[in-house]
Amino acid sequence: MTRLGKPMNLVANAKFERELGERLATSGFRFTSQRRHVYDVLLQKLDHPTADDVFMRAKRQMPEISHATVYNCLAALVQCGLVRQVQLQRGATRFCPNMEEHCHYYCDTCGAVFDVTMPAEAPAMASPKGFQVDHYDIAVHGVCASCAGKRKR
Amino acid sequence: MTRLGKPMNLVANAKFERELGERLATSGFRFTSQRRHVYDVLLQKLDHPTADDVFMRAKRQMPEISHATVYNCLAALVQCGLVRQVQLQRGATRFCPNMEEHCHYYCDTCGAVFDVTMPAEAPAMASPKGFQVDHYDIAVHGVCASCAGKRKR
DNA sequence: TCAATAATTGGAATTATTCTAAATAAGAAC
DNA sequence: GTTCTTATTTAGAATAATTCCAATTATTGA
Repeated sequence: MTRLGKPMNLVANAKFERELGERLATSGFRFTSQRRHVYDVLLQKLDHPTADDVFMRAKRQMPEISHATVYNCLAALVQCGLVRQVQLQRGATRFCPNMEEHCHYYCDTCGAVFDVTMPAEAPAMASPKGFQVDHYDIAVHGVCASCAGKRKR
Repeated sequence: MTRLGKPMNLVANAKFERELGERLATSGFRFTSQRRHVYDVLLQKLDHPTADDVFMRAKRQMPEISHATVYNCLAALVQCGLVRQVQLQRGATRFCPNMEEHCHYYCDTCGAVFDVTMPAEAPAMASPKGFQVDHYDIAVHGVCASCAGKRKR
């Protein structure tokens, strides 16, 4: 879809690559070219793609990569803590390499997703007795500006 | 699974049935026995069942009901604003007839879901420009007391 | 009561994901 | 550097979740 600039910018920068190697290693995963590439694909366009989107994008540079591998890579990245999995609607899971605390504004009309950094304020909520919190997933559903505009006319 | 008492308590009470009729009508849906029954099934056990769970439970009283109808009924109930759809993990969507503002504590180990009423405090977050908020979906992932206990031993 | 059409049914089709077995490649040990 | 062990990749089959379809049935308004 989107045309890339000419000299492609594989692996945004060394920092991310080193981070990837370390994280994979400490989680007991091997460093493979497929995992690097899948991570790279996620970093290149932060639009919360589905596994299948990632598959299609990954194939452009690595035509032999398989569907199963993309799933495997994504699962590894999630386990390493480099990627978040986002469940916004019925259907395909989306992936997000932004690991800052943020919530997702989701347009129920066109499916667009907007990251919004969270207010530092720790959400003071009474957990069920004994529940050990791992992380919060906050989604805000609604209609994005562009879709709201179209709807009126 | 769970055996019901003898004189079964179909449609918890008239209030819910009337509410259902009204909501369906104002949303342009017809009132059918299947929709009543599906709503009833949801009200009888507030454990956030999947569509397939609902299907299996519904069949106990209405053996001829079809899979497609359960999906259709659930969609109608969601559109009416009588049921919330909850997306907690990859895989099947869950359904929740509790329409109070609440968030879901989800045990990633056993899949249990706990409703927790939300603090009245309106989540003051800067929306993306022009975004019209419809509703919030807040999930808290972690490990429930029971699973946390088992893990230690 | 009848007509119009929404809803239901069962099954096929589609979509998203996982599984499988054989081939390959990463990393440790030598 | 070579070898060994085993994780990973691959293609395709299998499964799970949901939607679609055409024929039948039921609801609602006239």
